[in-house]
Amino acid sequence: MTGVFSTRARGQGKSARTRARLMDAAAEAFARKGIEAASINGIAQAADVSNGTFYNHFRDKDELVATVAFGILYDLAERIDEAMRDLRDPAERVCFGTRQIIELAAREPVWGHALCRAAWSMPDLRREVVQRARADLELGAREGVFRVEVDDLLVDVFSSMVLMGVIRRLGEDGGPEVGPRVAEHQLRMLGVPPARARRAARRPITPLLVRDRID
Amino acid sequence: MTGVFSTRARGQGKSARTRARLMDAAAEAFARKGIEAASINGIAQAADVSNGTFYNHFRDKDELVATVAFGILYDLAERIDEAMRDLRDPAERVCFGTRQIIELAAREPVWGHALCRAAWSMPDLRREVVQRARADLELGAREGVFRVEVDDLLVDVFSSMVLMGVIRRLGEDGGPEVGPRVAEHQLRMLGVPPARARRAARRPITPLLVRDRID
Amino acid sequence: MTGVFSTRARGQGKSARTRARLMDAAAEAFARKGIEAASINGIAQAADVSNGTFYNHFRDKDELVATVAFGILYDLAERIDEAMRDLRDPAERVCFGTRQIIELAAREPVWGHALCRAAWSMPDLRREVVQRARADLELGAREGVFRVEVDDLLVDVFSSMVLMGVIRRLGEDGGPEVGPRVAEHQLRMLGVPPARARRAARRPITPLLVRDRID
Amino acid sequence: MTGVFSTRARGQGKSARTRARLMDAAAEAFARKGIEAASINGIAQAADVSNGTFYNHFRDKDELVATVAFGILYDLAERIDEAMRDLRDPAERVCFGTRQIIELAAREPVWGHALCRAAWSMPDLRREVVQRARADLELGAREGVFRVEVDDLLVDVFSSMVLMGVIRRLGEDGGPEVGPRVAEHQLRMLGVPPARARRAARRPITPLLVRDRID
DNA sequence: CATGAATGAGCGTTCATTCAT
DNA sequence: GATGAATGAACGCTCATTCAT
Repeated sequence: MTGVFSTRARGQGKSARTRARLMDAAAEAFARKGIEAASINGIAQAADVSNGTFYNHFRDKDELVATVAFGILYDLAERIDEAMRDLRDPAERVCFGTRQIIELAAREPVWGHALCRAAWSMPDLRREVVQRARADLELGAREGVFRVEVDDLLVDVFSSMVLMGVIRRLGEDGGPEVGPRVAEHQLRMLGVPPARARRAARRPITPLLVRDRID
Repeated sequence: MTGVFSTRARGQGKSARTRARLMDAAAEAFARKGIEAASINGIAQAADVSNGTFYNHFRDKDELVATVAFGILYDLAERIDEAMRDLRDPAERVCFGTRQIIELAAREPVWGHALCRAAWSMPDLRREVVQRARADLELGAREGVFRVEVDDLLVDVFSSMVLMGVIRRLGEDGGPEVGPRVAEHQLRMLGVPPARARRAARRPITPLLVRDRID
Repeated sequence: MTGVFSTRARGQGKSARTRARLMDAAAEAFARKGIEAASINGIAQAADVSNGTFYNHFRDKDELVATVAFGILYDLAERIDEAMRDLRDPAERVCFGTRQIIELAAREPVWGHALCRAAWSMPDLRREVVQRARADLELGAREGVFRVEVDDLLVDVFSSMVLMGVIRRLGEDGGPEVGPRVAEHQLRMLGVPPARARRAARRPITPLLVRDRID
Repeated sequence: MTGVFSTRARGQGKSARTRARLMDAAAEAFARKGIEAASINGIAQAADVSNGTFYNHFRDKDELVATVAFGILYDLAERIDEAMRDLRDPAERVCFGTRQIIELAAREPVWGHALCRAAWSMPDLRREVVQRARADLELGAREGVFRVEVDDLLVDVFSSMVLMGVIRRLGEDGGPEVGPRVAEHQLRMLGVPPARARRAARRPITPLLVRDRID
């Protein structure tokens, strides 16, 4: 198995590669068993290093969690941001973000699960995820596309919908329609007329390249 | 302190009362420290029984968790159901449920936290919570009040909004307006016209009695 | 091997006996390897209980250390105090104490070593040991037997001499003359004329009963 | 910061200087945290070399400890010896040594603590410290200034008094009078008449230069 | 010689679980 | 049923030590 961090660390120094292997193993463990239940020993083992090695790369478990969570989110946000550079309509931007996150999670279940666990239990992190979405929400509100007051509560509710979408998408009966449908629900909540919400939420999007893997 | 389970077990046999004490202590511990971090020894101590006694009542920790979670939710649903026996309008019923859950959590943070932790990580349980809400959603859809297709996804998204409402309400800047506002967002998502959504979500409600305590 | 604490706990409950076994094992480990180097696991093993059992009896290592150290010293002081109930002359009392400690250590090397390690590195404990000796020193000074000013420094220096005596006595060339000779040095330091110091320090004493063992 | 070993190694080869830096860092770490608690990694870091480098200079931690301890003591003894080259009277020599050690410790708490920890737990080392004092003790005995039999026990007791003096001097209520007072106690123990002991122990001494630092 | 990543045994501690009383 | 001492695996973490570069 090769994870995202390892892939990205390819070509870098040995230390960076070991660190990346640990982060990949951690993301997987977090996803599968939850953050608290994932053990350092288990992660080290999965990364094929000794437990002691872990502590050459991270001060403690907290630092690992923060690093992995931030790494995932930062990467996620960056990629989505860039992909929708040319999208102007707030409704479309909002849909695009929601759907890409959900689809990305579908193709990288490890990330998806880790995202959900982390985002739900770490409010700061959650806020971070939707930090950028907020700008779009406010823009839409100013332009009259969204007919709601944008505040912390709305943003949090909005993000809870995305997270639930991720969970559903990763669940057994989660198909590709989850993203559009969650996005549609969101638009309706935001005050976009049903027909337009439907249209915007279903517009074809080109899936993000997960990464340039050589598995 | 006397919890819900103990109250309900009043008048029953000694064994049932011991069991109830354990469940109350567990609910409190789960809420305060999280399910994983709550120790059997600590729960037994809080329940004023020896740790060994615990195992006369529950096979293991998992059984306790399931029993307590189900017990809490069952109680919750029962009470809300009964309280809105006379409410006919689906929109109002839906708002009522959402708001009561959020307010109940506000007055019983112990329950609120336990609910969030459990509901988010245990899909079956989550489904259980909104089982009854689903009926109202479907009724509303049939009556044309809600203009959405009611399916599992919608129900889950709906419930994620409630849970986020609970979290916000329990957070530092969560006031009494959280319930109505989340309910309003839900109604809009369900296709209720904004004005009506606003009105329905803000209608005064009489708070549920938490329980008949003798503290 | 049966240690002091175990012997004393004979006839008490099982819990007390286990605790005593742990304390004996701890005293021995402290003596042999030093307090820091003695591991809980090792102590538990030596006491023939599992490592977990240790924590049923002591909150942590610190509590163990304090309990053992205090137990040893308290016992020591009590016994010596009682044995010299009828001794009036300050010089003789001082000699008696010093010599008994040294002889006791000789017969209970485990205690002796533990005493030295603990007393040297824990000033509070050290002060505790000589607390009672101080009264005799002050009495002697008042009566003019000792011609020194009794203060903290003197008391500490005095106790360092005892501790060194213990170490020597436990060393390979430490014979029964160590006690008298150290005591004599102490008396001279305190201003007792050499001849009298010699006489007082060598007066026969009946050794303290270590305990009523059934080895 | 530049320590004694580094200073002494100035002008020597690079390897010797690295070794000296390690020893200085070790001395400081031993003093501050205790020998056991000082880690090789920490020492190497403080010495600005990688942990691996350490093992190019010392077989293991034990060798480091022994080397550093011996180095400190050797340095100490050398300096004191030289400073009292012109002192003839045994009583004065003995006082001088005791007081200089205690004062040195006061000005270099690092050394002081390391000295105590090491000297108390390593008998060979302790013997080494007072090796030279022994000559003075014997001289004094021969000349009739001291009225005791000089043997190992006396020397050890004598040194325990010095060490306690160091501890007291480093403690919170240890002032410049500690040295003279301990020395006075020693002289009395050695059989020097009180008046003379007092005089000799209080004679002004010029403090040793700690070292020629370039901080 | 210097480097620093890697190692793995061992630490103190926690905790779900068992079982004799 | 209730008790609570005992268990032992597992945890997060430290650290002396090795070795390829």
